[in-house]
Amino acid sequence: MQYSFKEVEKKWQKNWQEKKLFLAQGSADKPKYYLLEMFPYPSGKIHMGHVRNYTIGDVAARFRRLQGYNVLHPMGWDAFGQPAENAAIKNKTKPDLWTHKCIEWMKLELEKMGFSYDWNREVATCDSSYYHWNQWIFLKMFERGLAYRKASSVNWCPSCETTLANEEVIDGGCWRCHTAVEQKNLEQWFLKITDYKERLLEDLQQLKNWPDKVLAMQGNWIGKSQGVQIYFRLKDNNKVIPVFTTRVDTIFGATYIVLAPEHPLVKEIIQGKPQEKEVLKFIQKAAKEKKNIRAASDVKKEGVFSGSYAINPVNREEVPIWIADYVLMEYGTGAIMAVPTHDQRDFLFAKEHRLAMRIVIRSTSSQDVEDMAEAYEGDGEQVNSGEFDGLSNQEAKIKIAEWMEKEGIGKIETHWRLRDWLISRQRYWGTPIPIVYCSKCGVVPVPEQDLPVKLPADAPFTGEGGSPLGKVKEFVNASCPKCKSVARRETDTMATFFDSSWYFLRFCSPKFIGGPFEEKEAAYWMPVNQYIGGIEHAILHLLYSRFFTKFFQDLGMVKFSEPFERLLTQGMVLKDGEVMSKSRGNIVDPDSIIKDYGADTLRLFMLFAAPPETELEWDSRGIEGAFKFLNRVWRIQENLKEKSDPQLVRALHKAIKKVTEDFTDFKFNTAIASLMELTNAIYQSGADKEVFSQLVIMLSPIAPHFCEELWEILGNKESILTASWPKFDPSLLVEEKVTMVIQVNGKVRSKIEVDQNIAQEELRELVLKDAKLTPWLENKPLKNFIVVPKKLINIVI
RNA sequence: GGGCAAGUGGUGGAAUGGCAUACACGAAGGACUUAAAAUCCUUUGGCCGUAAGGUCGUGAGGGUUCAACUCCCUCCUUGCCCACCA
Repeated sequence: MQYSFKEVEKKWQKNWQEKKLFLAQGSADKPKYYLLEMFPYPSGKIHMGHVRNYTIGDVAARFRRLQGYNVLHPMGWDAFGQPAENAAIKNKTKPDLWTHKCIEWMKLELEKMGFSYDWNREVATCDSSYYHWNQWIFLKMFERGLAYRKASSVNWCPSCETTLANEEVIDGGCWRCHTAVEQKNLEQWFLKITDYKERLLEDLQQLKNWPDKVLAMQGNWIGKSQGVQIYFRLKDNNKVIPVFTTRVDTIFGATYIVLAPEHPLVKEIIQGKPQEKEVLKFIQKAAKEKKNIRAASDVKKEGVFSGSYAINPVNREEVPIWIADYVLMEYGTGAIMAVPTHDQRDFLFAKEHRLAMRIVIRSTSSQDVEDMAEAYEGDGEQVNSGEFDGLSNQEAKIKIAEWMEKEGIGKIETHWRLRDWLISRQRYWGTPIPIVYCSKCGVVPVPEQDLPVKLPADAPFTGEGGSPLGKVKEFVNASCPKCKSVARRETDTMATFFDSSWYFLRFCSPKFIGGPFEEKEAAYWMPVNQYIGGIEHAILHLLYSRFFTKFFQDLGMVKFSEPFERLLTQGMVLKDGEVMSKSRGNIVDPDSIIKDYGADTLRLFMLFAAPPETELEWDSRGIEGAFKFLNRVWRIQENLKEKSDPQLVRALHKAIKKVTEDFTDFKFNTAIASLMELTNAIYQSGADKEVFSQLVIMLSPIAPHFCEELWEILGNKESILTASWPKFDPSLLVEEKVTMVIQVNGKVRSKIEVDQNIAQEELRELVLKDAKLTPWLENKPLKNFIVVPKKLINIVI
């Protein structure tokens, strides 16, 4: 009999659903385990990346259930976002209808994979019962001054009169009409994540079970740097230009300074100078450029001389002030001191514009400015640095900083790379920001009891003429909550990262109406024991989630400071060495694999082909292999013996040990390998029902439908989900005889089987008598005799 | 430019100081079959050898060690993430 996956998978999916076997409930007598995979954007179709992510999670969830944990394994939808709006424009539908349709389809696809979710806890961020609490959280942040308004630029298409996301700007033009994109300044909402920078950095140390890679990326993103703020005075008047540097040891080599084109002092210093016109033209040009074009490394560094000079405070030297687009107003003070000899960007710029250079740190290579091919950014001895000559630059860094602070020409400072988080989006399909603008009272928050501010169901979608929300009169026109006079409602919505920054808490009590989550439930389930998702979220999503958690901690709503105890970032799915993607046209549709081989085969292949963290190369022949293995296991049931050989029982216990360890560490590929070995052993000697049952239980997290069916065939009345994870008997793993390898000078020359507790002396005698060794040992003095118990002997001659 | 990974048979990968290539794919041969598929069994890193066996071999080079895929140093290549971040 062949294993007919179609009927079997359908049968058990129905059965699990009817018996509600995946619902999580609080329980006093079992330890809890909260397992979470990053929830998807409901595009309507799952791809192999989803399949991999959710298979890894599902196996872990099923494994923990069998081990006796009380498991929470929820799923939901990150449902707001631009694609729904674009679909509405294109297909003349509504984002709401489109999104819910997609959710429906996608849920069916997830169910076809046999994932063990507690669907009673399903949430969709686009439902007002969810985004209500986005608005509530926003108000709490507003109350505490953590949400504020400030002007910031957006990509703007003047023809469509709409804002554009970075990815909608193609070669500087609008993706729809190709009109040149402009930068437009708008008042927008920010969250003051920078208030949490120290804690966000410090608490990274708690995250012992996060990949080092992610910790490093978060650390770099927060970007703490110690340096000195240096005051350069203008030569013409006494105005000060502060610059920040982490390399104060190079200050004596600062031969010019550079201001960002947007720097507030630019207009003043060029006034009346012959260069004025040229500079103004340059500023206009720079303003049109997108920031990330300006940031591209292959673009030539452009700049103009301002006509003014500043004084280098350490040596009273006059240095020219330049304006250049490679300095950004958003970073540091919007001005830099340039040290061409010891900073590569400055070096290139100085060469291009023939600016002065001076070496202040001696390197082993070039002593002469003329023959420098590139900047020297390494360590060395100070030269041309006044009283600091002769010191190592690392020492000088400290001494110079202290001296400058004493002289009042600099200040030791800590700078951070982290910026506040811009959450305003000029879009319809997102959470409305609960704010009203009153002509008398100004910015007024919507009172808590008036939440949620609901998205109007009918809004016009044309893709032109500004935000659709702004065109719905009933929405925009509001009365001021304070004075009841005519007011205008905020029409910006929140970035969707806001929604996903706390959904893991919502899953603890998804239907709670008294707040974002029930504190008692969160206290029981949180923190998430294991979080699983793609590396692309290593920075933003994880950082924001950590920020929100700390905010809830400050509100006294949770007692912990980090949301995710362990993190696993799964690798990408490749085909022919390239990431599977629509644009490359190398997609393999999970649905077609389910149709041809079944979900269990797909799950098995995904886990066997590579360890979870590494890239996975899609191989259709590998799918065949996985399918063959399941059928091989299937056939065992047709030929069960009365009693297994003791040899096989030992093999079983060895497998139990290995598989348990590997499942715990997410090493599914080697776990499967040992299940295959056990299967091969069963083919050699035949197995009884007892041994086979244990194999089926161990395989069931990976191939759940398949194992349920076998479990039933084996005569069990209850679902395999109620079974217990097998335990191994350590006494069966102890071997009396061990095979030891004998090496001569590190090369294997022979093997010997001995009693595992053999005495050193006896072993030595036995080994030296070994005839195979005589050609190697003859007439050579024995220098050393190394024994690694139960493993190996190395004879050194 | 910065950060982080990774580099092992024809292929995916295993071994993280102690027998390199577990497990699988592919390939070759055999059994069953009228035949094919499926299945089962055997072989399968290179070179020399009929064989026993020898020898080389984990991106390159050096080092530590009785012993290195594994640890250290230098370099090369690829991938991912971030980036004129001062």
